Amino acid sequence: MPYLSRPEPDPMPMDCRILSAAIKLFVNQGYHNVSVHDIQKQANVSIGSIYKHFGGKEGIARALHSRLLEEMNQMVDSVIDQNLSAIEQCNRIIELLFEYTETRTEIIAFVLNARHTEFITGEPPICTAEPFQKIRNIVQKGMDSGEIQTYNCWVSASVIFGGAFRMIYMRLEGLIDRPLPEFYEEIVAATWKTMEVPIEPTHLQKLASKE
Amino acid sequence: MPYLSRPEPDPMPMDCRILSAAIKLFVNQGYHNVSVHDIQKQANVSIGSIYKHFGGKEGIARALHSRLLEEMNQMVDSVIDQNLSAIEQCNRIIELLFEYTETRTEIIAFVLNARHTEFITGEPPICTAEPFQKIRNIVQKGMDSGEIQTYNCWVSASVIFGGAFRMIYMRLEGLIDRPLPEFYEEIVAATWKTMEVPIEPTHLQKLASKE
DNA sequence: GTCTATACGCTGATAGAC
DNA sequence: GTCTATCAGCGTATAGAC
Repeated sequence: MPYLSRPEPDPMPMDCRILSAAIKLFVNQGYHNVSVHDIQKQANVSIGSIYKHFGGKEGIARALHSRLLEEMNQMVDSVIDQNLSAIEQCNRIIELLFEYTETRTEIIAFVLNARHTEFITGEPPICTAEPFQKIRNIVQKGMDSGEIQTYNCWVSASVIFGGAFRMIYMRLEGLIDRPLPEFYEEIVAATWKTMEVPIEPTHLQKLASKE
Repeated sequence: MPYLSRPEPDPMPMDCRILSAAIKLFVNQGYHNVSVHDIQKQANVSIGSIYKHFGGKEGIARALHSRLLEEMNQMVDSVIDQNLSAIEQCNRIIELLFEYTETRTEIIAFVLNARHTEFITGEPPICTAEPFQKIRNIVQKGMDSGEIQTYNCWVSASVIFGGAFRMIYMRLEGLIDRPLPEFYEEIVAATWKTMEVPIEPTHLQKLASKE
């Protein structure tokens, strides 16, 4: 019965199958709670193939890390290439990150939410990676050109992107139960405009200010 | 030689010695890269004592988790108990978090930066814990009273605290090389006031607005 | 209560057939 | 290139002396 016994042909090449199985497990259970055997079972390949292709578990993590960072890098580049103001670039990146969080959850979870330095030896913090530097660079240019209020670069970048990152984190944790893109307009408004309700100047203050 | 051979008396009780050794190791190397033997050596106690007191490695993590959350809870309460406006309460919490990041680094690193759900079985995300709920509550009250611009609660809380959390993260990763309290004034200003430089109305716009 | 020595399962990794 | 069978070491946990 060659027909019945033939396993369903898998369209994905082996290395992709391994990687997509691995990222799923890593994101759901955490890197350290996943064994090579788990990946092997999930990907329907043998242990030997895993070691042949990636040299081991950490090798898989490395491959994922570099591929996903590269993907994120291209995303940032695609925004930079458009003719947008600094603020528009920041907002577009936030918009894309929110979309990715819904449609490509595992990428976002692995890139933004995992502690790579704890399992990839010699890996610097993710924030030192190219796409993150480029983002800070966008902010810096915006300040230089007078489009964005001038603060310390870390402060500005943190305030501009911190809210979005925090929402992504809470969405990934399941605390926010609606898709993030629904909040895009609000978070952009809240980030750039004042969060504080301006105090309506009293009659007295108006008089005083005229002096 | 009873005098010489007597080990230096350790002032800390055993359970504290274990916990402070454990948190140091967990924060520096990551929970999964620390073995019970490591903790035992660092704390100068025997394995038996560790299992007697905490029942194992996860027990230590549990104890740390609850004690440190309780400490954070008290910190938030101390702010709430003062007679401050909602905005002042938020700022005071940020100020204290920045101070803690320098003086009690391990607490902040363990509470804010570790992925507890990956190693404490059945533990909900840290954001569902009491102190974090209280913080969101402060924000909600500020919006209800008209002190803070009204947005979705998640959006507001994320924008108000996201910048500070992000700076804490980058400070812990070693990217920011100056103590966070130096940035307190700036981050509060950037968070609450507008980040965008208002466009100076042109003569034409002024005329148009008068119609 | 504290310690040491020991057991045992799991995991990452390899060897070698096909 | 892919697979199975097997290994060696580590890390958790326990038993039992003191």
